[in-house]
Amino acid sequence: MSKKYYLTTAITYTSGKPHIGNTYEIILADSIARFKRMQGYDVYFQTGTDEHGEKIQLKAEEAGITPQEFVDNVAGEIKRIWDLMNTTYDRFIRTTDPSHEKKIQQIFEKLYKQGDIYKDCYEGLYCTPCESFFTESQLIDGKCPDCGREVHPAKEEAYFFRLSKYAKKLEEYIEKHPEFIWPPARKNEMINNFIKPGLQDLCVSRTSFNWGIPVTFDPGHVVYVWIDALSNYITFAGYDPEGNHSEEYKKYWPADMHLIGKDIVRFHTIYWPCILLALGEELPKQVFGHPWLIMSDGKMSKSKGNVLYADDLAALFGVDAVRYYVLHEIPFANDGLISYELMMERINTDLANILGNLVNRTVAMTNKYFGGEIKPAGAETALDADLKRVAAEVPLKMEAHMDGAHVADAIDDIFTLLRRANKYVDETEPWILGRPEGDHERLGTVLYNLLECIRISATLLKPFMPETAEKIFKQLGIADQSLEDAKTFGLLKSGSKVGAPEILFARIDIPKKLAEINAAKEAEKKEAEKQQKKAEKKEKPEGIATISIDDFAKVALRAAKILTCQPLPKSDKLLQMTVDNGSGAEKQVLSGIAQYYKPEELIGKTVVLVDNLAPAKLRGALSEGMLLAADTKDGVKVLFLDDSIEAGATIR
RNA sequence: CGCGGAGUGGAGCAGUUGGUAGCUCGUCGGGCUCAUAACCCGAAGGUCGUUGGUUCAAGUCCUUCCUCCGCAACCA
Repeated sequence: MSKKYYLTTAITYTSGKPHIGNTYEIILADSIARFKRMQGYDVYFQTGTDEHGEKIQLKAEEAGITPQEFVDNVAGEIKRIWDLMNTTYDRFIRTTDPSHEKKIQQIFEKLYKQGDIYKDCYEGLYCTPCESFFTESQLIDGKCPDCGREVHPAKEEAYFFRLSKYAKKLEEYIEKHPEFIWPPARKNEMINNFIKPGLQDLCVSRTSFNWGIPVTFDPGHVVYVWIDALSNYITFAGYDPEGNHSEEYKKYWPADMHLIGKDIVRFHTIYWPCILLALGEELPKQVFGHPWLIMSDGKMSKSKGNVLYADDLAALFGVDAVRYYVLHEIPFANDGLISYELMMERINTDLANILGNLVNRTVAMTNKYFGGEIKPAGAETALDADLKRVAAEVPLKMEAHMDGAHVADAIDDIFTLLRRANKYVDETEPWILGRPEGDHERLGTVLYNLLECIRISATLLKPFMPETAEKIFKQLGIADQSLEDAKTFGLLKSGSKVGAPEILFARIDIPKKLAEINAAKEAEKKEAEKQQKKAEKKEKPEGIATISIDDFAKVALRAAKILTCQPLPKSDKLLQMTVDNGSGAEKQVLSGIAQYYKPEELIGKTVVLVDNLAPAKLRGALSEGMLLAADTKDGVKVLFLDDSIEAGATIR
């Protein structure tokens, strides 16, 4: 019976459409899963979505639909993209699945009964207006860091999990299993930053929202993300809280690899193992916190408008090109860059030139000189021997890299062989051998060796570019190849025929394509603006309730002159200014406009001041009012008044 | 000193346990023509951020400082 391999990705939070960075993880996992299958493992590959939580509840309310409708939409979109990227997961799970929900409730009960979960009070200092708890250290001058008002000790009920009880066991496990936290650099970070200073018990329930799995014995509470989401790795594999585990679970658990983003290493290497220890289950063998994809102009964000989506990229360049790019461009432990330009460069040089052109020129020559027939390999020369040496080495190197999860390096190994083969073409000069007076037997040998290198490369490329590998096999006129086949030189049968040469990856005219992309983007942007304007027109009157003139009168708006202005120390966004509001005394006002205005641009200006706003402390400094400003698409613009208006004039 | 990461030829990166500084792209020159103006060869270009130290020997270990980037906090 073959060895098993259980691989998971993190489950994606269903708060919105996943961008290319999120999609990277499933592609990476898929390439590992495919390779493990080639190695002969019985692979179980699980992915899915995390669908509970306050954020989703809020988003659904905003959209005017139920949370369930909301997550159904998003989960559908996520699954669609995973499928589009040709990923071969065995099961796509959703945390709103009733069977999962039931098991989570049972797990929660079980841990409660055995004393690992206890009810306590979230004790802290409470600021009533802000509805928030703070710890002693968060307070500023003993007052609420948000609003500067008095706080008072208060309690809120919550359930806690005894992390502290398992800290020692966990530390031992981590020390004994150097491969558990991967890459290794993260290990020390976890131990020194979190375990050594002491683990605090983990709050595992919430009462502040209700889109979650209810705690059976205490209806006001829902199970918080830790137990709900992390447990997916066992609940869907057939774990039974009562002990009647499925055969599947007995076979596959513990997981061989949890593939996750580097941002959630802590949850997977501390919280999750402790939960498993409490349940008496084995711990996963490896948690691999992979790096991220970063836009070449900074982190992806909607406000920057630089978000890339996998489906858009696939439409532009093809699925395999996208897979290749993200897998290749992220080295083992460092973040990788992505942009349209970088991607096109990589497609041209690697996929079109080195890979595509090699296949094309070789198949074309076979057709041209031998009518497509593969000739037997004749006597071996020193050149042939060196080529074969590389062809024999590469599968082994590549396999070693894959075993250490060095996917980008594994791909590089394959390209080493492709480059070597291109060089071999130059060394052997088949076009001279092919002349009427040339050495046709030697030519047959050269082409045979080249076709073999291509066969081996294509086989090794299967985990990363499955469709491309298949296309190459078709051009070679052969069926699917195994990893063992890739390790054996000389499997092509002489006398068989290759297919017609076909372009695998067309070269991209980068400036032209870039112009097209930008034009499309512009059009899209305009369309989006139109839509938004329409939406705004409709929504604004509904969004904010009508108020009476009396309500408006409660706001004391006054003209004010800015006397001094400077950036607030230790703050990126705040400007600190004093203003004259006509009362004789100066007022200090903070405004979050440092990104848009220089202090000297504001001094002496006349502005609209909300004079009777309750004072608040921001970043340690007092603010006794607020300047009116407009949020525009180009940033924030302060409303400046005619300077002839005197300070203190009432505005109504 | 809030936490963390990074500073290596024009760009993007490798450099595992310290032992002559590499790769890909780009640039320049050359070769070739089977092929997707693709392929092959050669060249130029680096005080390995800074300071001091350990060592026979440091990009690699320790130390000083500088810079950049995430996260956190902050948009009244």
